[in-house]
Amino acid sequence: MVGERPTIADVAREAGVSKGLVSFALNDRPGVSAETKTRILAVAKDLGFSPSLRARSLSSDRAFALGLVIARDPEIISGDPFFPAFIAGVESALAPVGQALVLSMVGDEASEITTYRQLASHARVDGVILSDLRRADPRIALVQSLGLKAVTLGHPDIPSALPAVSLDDGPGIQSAVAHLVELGHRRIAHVSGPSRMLHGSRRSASFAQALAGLDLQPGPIVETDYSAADGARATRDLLALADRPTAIVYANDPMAIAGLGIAQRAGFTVPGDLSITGFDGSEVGQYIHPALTTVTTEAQAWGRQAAEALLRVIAGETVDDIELTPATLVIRESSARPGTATIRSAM
Amino acid sequence: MVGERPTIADVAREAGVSKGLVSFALNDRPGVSAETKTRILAVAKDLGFSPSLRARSLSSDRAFALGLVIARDPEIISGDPFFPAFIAGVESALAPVGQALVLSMVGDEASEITTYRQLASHARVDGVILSDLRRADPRIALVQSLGLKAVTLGHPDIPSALPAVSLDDGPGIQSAVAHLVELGHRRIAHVSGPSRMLHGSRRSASFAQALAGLDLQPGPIVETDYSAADGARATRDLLALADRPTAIVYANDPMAIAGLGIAQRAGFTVPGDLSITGFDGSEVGQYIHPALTTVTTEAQAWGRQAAEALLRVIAGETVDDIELTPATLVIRESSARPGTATIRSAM
DNA sequence: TTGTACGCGTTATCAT
DNA sequence: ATGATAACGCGTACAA
Repeated sequence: MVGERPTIADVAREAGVSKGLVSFALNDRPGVSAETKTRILAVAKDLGFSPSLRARSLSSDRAFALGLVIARDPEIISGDPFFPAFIAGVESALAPVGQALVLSMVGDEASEITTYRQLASHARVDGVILSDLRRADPRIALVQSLGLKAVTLGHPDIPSALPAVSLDDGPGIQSAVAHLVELGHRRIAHVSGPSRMLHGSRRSASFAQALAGLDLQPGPIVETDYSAADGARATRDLLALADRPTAIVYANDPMAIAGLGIAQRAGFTVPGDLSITGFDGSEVGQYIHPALTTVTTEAQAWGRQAAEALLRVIAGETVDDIELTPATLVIRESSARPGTATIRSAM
Repeated sequence: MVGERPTIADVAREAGVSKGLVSFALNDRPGVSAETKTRILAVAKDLGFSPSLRARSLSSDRAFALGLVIARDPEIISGDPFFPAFIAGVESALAPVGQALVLSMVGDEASEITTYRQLASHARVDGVILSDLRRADPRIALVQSLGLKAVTLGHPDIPSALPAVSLDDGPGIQSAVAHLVELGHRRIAHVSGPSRMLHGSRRSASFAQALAGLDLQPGPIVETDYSAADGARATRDLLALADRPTAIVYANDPMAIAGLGIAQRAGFTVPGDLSITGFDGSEVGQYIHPALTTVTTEAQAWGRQAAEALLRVIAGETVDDIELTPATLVIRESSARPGTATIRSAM
């Protein structure tokens, strides 16, 4: 090995000072004369010195890394556009400050707990981003007890001392419902995510509220696990109803796209016989026929903000809850007046 | 702070032996009498001792983590089912052995290089998995020069000392072509990935080869960046051709689904007027109408094998190239004899 | 089996 | 106010 990397001792020797002083100079701490500091910095730069992350980790008891544990079936995550964009956002906040993201994907909730314990006991990360909040989410107490700093994505339904970085789904769902009602729909159904997940139950609640606010009967709500398979099943069930809905609000895009397929397969036209709306704005939604009316969220911004908030928490700052721009409706072709002939636009 | 975690010194004192011996006992190394070893292990367990990852990192100069750098537009990754499944596979190999995955997502190739340099200079990971291999991929030399252990996903097109963990796309593409030809198609086009990416150019090559092998004219190949948007554009272009193809083989599912939408929008029926096949087997492909004929790859197994191979490389073992089960065709509804009436199966 | 130096930065304590 | 010294964190490795 040729390139022995220089240590702080090398810098100290070369600059004719002590290790401690070099450390002080490098970390902008008082007690170093301007002149000496300049010299130390010059030598450090000259030698190409960069502190060993490992030594720094050991002595300062920090990992310089954040954790994200995704506890979902990979099959379901695969169809969902949320996490890649979210992670890209996290990355954009971490890269500039030399921090890293440790990602775990686990299938069940038991190994989820284990994973957090491992991250904490190995001190692999300084904090975690809690995504996919659940009802009375046990992770909130868990991370506290493990001494892990954390932020939550969205507001928990239980008291929490953790800063929440939230993006309100409500307005998006409500505009979708309002849009459909405006078009003349009266029997509107919702294919929701799992009710144990807060975004699942909150989107349902927003849906019900929106209908109630417009003095309409609550439409049927079918719960799913967010998978396309479950979205397909829910759609089949809804279309088999005696008073089948004329519109369905889906809790994510993969289910909406699957639902579209099921409806077409069953001989219904979309949006003629059935209007549908998605959630989360996948790219492919723009190109299917009819193009999917959906609700978009800024997942990337969410990731960046969550990571930045967590970094501040780790730095010891007090961080307030953060509210991002709410989800907004994007109207495309899959929603229309009930009974409209199928559109067939030119290419 | 109440729970001061026990150190190896605590265990040593309690067991009445030296630190060194405890280390030996814990790591199953010779030189410890069976009796003493049992006692040491008992004490360690009793005290709830687990070695500090940081101290181990510093003294043994290992990170106990693997890196994966994804250099693609998050928008494109979002639609692609590959990475989530792949990462889940990686995770399944790492979790049992206490290793972690450090994930980076970068937008451009410049920051990609920077990222590898950072990972190496901070010694953040012990090795990296090189995915999305490109023509004359500079990362192969880069990781060598940085002293990073690595495995490649697929065989590079340049000499490489790195073990390759490969899943052959060829048979999948070839069966797709053979399937279409068998159905009677003669003008078959390919919407490919970027030619600078090896899987992009290899799928194209397999496509061309398959046609040649069946004594057919090479069909048009339109190159894309794998995005649904580009898949849509390519489809529009192909359908506008004077001798438009009767079948299109897409290099991934999002493009195939977008292509389906574009074709339908332009008034073509699928598979009546146009047959299409996808690649990578997204879940939603089963539920669209018509259900997507596609080529599936076992991304999760790939992730597990790649991670395991890399761990062995890091452990100093000699690792041979690994070939996984090749991609296979799954025939569904989007492919049929040219000129067939659109299917409309019952629900 | 033991003792101890070592890896490398951080920080508390001292000296000037 | 500047700077030096040394202890510290915690395993690992090697000489004894």
